[in-house]
Amino acid sequence: MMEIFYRRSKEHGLKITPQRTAIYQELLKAKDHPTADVIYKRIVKKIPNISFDTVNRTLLTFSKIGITNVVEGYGQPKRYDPDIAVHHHFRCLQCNTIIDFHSKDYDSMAVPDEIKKQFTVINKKVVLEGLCNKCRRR
Amino acid sequence: MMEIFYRRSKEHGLKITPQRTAIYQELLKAKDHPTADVIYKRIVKKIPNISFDTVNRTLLTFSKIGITNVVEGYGQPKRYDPDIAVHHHFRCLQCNTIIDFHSKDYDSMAVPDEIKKQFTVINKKVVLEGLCNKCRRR
DNA sequence: AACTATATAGGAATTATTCCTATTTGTCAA
DNA sequence: TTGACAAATAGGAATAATTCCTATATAGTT
Ligand SMILES: [Mn+2]
Ligand SMILES: [Mn+2]
Ligand SMILES: [Zn+2]
Ligand SMILES: [Zn+2]
Repeated sequence: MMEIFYRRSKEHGLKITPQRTAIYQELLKAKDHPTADVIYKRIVKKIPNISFDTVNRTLLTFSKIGITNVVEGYGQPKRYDPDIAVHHHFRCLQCNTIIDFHSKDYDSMAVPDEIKKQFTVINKKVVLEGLCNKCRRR
Repeated sequence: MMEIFYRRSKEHGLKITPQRTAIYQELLKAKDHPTADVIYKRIVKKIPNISFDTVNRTLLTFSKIGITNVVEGYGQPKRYDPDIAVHHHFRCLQCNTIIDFHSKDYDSMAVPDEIKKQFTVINKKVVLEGLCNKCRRR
């Protein structure tokens, strides 16, 4: 999995720094679609003098070169996703938990011609929202 | 269209104030999924001493009682939508234009059982991203 | 080993959102 | 109609999230 990190970084002329490597690895491990701040708090235990700005900037850079993603949401802190394969999300409106799921049916849905004609569609995802089982029985 | 505004406000014990009425009408007119700040700037021409906080708070309240929506996005300022009917969005990654579109096929897609079992799904939407024609030829 | 363009740390600045509170006002019931 | 009062507003302050600034450090190259 580090393969893509090295390759894409090279392709975009980005230097491989200990900070970038650590940030990428930390995000790879994450299953919770964490915010920049959460990643920072996890990583600062290993690299005590890393700055928040570096973490934040790096996560944005990663998303720009396509090795991570920003999860669609409703404002507030951005949440990052190390999984760049096609997949979809369920989001709990109460506790903001984001759950991955996969669906062949969703993936294969055609983009309406109306849109295809006017725009260049780069990606397509389904967002489900509602309540997780913890929040349902509140 | 004001009907739903009065009815839902009553249902939720919200007072009908000139500010709320103006904010709702202003958003109804909007075709651009505006931010709270944009709505504020439009409305302050008519109600010069309205405060930004009132606009912001009111838009959040409206979304909470379901007479407007927050558009899914990638952080930054929240964007509001007066259209509460089921529809989907195309978003330009360059200029952040958000375009509505409708699709019977998308609307009728089933939620995977895996998700249905675990969660209460309240809504489902498709997000398309890419470049609008203005940004394509940059 | 030296060079240099890029990256980082740390703090400041900016932007977005929310909070605080004195005052005003919509609603309801008398 | 009028008075009572819970709710809403204005205006400013506070907080949260993100981005900018710049002196110093460093990865990648020669
Ligand atoms: Mn995901
Ligand atoms: Mn819309
Ligand atoms: Zn939940
Ligand atoms: Zn565009």
